[in-house]
Amino acid sequence: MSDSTSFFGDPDPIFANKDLLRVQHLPDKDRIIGRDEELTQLANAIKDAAHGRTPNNVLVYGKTGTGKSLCTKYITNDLVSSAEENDVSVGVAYVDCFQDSTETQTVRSIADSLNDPDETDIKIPMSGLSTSDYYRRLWNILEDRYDVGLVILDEIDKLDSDDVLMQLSRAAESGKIEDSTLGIIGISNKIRYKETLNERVRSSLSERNLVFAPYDAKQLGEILNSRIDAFREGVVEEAVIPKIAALAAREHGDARKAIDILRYAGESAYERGHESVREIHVDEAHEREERNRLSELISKLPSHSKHLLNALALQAQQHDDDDPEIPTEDIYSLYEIMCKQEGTDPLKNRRVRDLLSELEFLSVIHQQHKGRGRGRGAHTVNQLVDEPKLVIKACKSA
DNA sequence: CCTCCACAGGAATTTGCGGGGT
DNA sequence: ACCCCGCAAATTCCTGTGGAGG
Repeated sequence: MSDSTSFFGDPDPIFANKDLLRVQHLPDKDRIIGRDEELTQLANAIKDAAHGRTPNNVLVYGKTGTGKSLCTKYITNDLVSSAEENDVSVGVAYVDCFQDSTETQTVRSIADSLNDPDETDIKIPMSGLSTSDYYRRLWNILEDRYDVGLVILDEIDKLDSDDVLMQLSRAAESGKIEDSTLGIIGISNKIRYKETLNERVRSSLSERNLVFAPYDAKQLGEILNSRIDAFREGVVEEAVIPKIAALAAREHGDARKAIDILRYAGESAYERGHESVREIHVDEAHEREERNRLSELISKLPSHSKHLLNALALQAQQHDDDDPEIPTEDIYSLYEIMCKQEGTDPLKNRRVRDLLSELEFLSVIHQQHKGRGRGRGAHTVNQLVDEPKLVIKACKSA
């Protein structure tokens, strides 16, 4: 601690408005840096909606932290207000397909965010309806409230079926909705995503394609500078922002991570009781950012997946071997023991294999098929992608 | 190069949940 | 109040298979 005697009373010596460094924070237009080209293209693609006509469907590509979601949210907000001036009502539904990955969940989520139960007298329950019921309600809501519906599907590549896309893209032509119309904006970080779609959906979904390039050091610097107001005047030393920008540009060009690092740097300066943010804080912040990414991912996992990961990490630690391959059956037996100690009953073997392959899909672990020779069967071995220590820590805290 | 079998993973089935309809 | 439905998660059932040892 510093020599300050008060824990809450004194004003924060480092931060003036920390909210500016939250990822969710949606900046004004003049704070969106280096995406003018992309914003114009996006606006052009969907501008028809402002006049009540059907907008183009768009696919937006780009690595994480390149401003895809941010720009899409900004431009759709803008569209809603300029449509209002023309007496056109536009409804925007934002869906994170990582969370709502099944067809039913996606439709439900779209319907829910476009709905206003007081106005439409339509209720959208969390579950209990058939998928087609959700669709029916969605169409009714659209006709009731909006001239144009815009559906933003973030992380669209995480969808486990094309059916939603199919339904949405032909809603208008098949006469499900008559007075309203619908546009889709798909956001993906896999450039090859389009190739995995069937022909019918592909052509209608990708009427326009946009690619967001990673930010370079100069742009990252500007982005960070635009949020400098989060700090008290003069506490961030000059070298700090260029250093973070260079670091982030070299590694990934991810603005979200760059902002996280800046925030962590501020926090670590605060914790040490320093009155300015210096270069040494950046190095700490960088490490902290990497650790946090993993624990955030793990904390969103279902509890049984966490236990499995924990079991795998513990066994990996037993081996002196670096990056040991652990057979599934070993993970399972340790997992069983852990569950019994904790008083929850363990899942069966088959389910566990499914959960493990989900973890592989999330690239938290790596799996490999191996045979064991005559009369000894074949099995799968599992490896952690990250350090066992980090994983165990993340499992505990979650 | 063939063989042999424990585990992999697809398919069918059950369970639990949160709703409608009557 | 009751029964019935669809979905997701979990379980049961069962065929397919990788690859070291013969």
